[in-house]
Amino acid sequence: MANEKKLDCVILGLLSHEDLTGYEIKKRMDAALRFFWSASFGSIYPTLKELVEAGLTVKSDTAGSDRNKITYTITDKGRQHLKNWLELPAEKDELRYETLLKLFFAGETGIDTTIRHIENFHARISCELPLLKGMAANLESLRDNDKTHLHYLLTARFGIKAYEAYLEWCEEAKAALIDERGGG
Amino acid sequence: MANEKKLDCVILGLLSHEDLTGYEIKKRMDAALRFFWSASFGSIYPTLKELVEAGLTVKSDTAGSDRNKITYTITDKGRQHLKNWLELPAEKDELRYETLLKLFFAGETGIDTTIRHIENFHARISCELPLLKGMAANLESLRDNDKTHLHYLLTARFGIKAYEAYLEWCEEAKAALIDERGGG
DNA sequence: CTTACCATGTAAGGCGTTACATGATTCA
DNA sequence: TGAATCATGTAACGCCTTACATGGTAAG
Repeated sequence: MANEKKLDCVILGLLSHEDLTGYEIKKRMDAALRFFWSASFGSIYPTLKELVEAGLTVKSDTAGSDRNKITYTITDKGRQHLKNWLELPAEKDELRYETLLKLFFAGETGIDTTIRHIENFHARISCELPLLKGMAANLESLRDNDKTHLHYLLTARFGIKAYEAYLEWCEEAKAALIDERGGG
Repeated sequence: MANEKKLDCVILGLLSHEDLTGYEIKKRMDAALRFFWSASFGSIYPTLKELVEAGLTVKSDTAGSDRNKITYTITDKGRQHLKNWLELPAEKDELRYETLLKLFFAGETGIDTTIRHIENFHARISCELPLLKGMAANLESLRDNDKTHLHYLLTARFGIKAYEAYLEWCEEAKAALIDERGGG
């Protein structure tokens, strides 16, 4: 019980709300979790198979439904597994930014390259931020008392706060580099 | 040249400043890169071996030095490899926060557990932040015109900005959850 | 009729961690 | 003399991605 495979828990978490196919699980992750968790089909499908073998999910009745789709349902055991994991403290919060690596070692390259990295980073974040803001706006507009919506909203707000801080940093870092180029 | 192994580049980057042993490389990473990149001995030592085989580093003359230590030196080819990588755009900036995962799926558990996760996260960040601030203060106090020190400073400032945003978020998220518990 | 998307899966290979195994040195 | 730290390395294993392989469906 100590070493939970995270993708197991992500999938169980998604299935705890609604039955889903592997394809839909991937779509949900790309839509809602993309900025703090991701996975490929090459890990999702084998994981679903394992979850069925472990009795944490079952393939839904396919009676009447599209024969090409396989819809998964969480079992009681799966729900308990998810709950157990949720009670345990988070083990690892990891940030791995290649952009920072390139900045850290930028002594071996030109300042224009370094500025370009920061601009690329700025562009990517600027692109993601409106998506997060859209998510947050949607969730806020619901104005219901669904606990789940509050949790989604809080994760989106985390992303917004972080990304806004990143954008500020980009401006300052760029200015410092330009200043150094001029004054250096 | 398309798929650079990142640890290769990190090690070459560290060796571009000074000769180091595998053990020292690990220490440097834990000290200066810990918040955006990390590696274990189990990957560092085999990677060093590969770098020697590829002619990107050499084992230094051990004459006179401690026979138990193996110090590595970057070669011209290694320096070129590093430079090439630095010119390429960053491929992946990835954030993987289990804390956010547990918050996102917190519907299946109690609100006290959820608040505890946020408090744990807050505690961890509060612990890291002074280290980053210390790093930044040291680098600022140098007041030299070493380009490299500016780059170190900018990465530290990134961490400070991000972590300060996280801490703000923690307060707001906790308040929202407590509010929901009272008002829900 | 063909492009895009829906939908599932496998195989090879890369990268990394943890745990293990060993031994030297330093300091209290 | 015992603990902490320095120092190097291997083996097993886990998890993931990419690329491949296949076919259905919907819309223009």
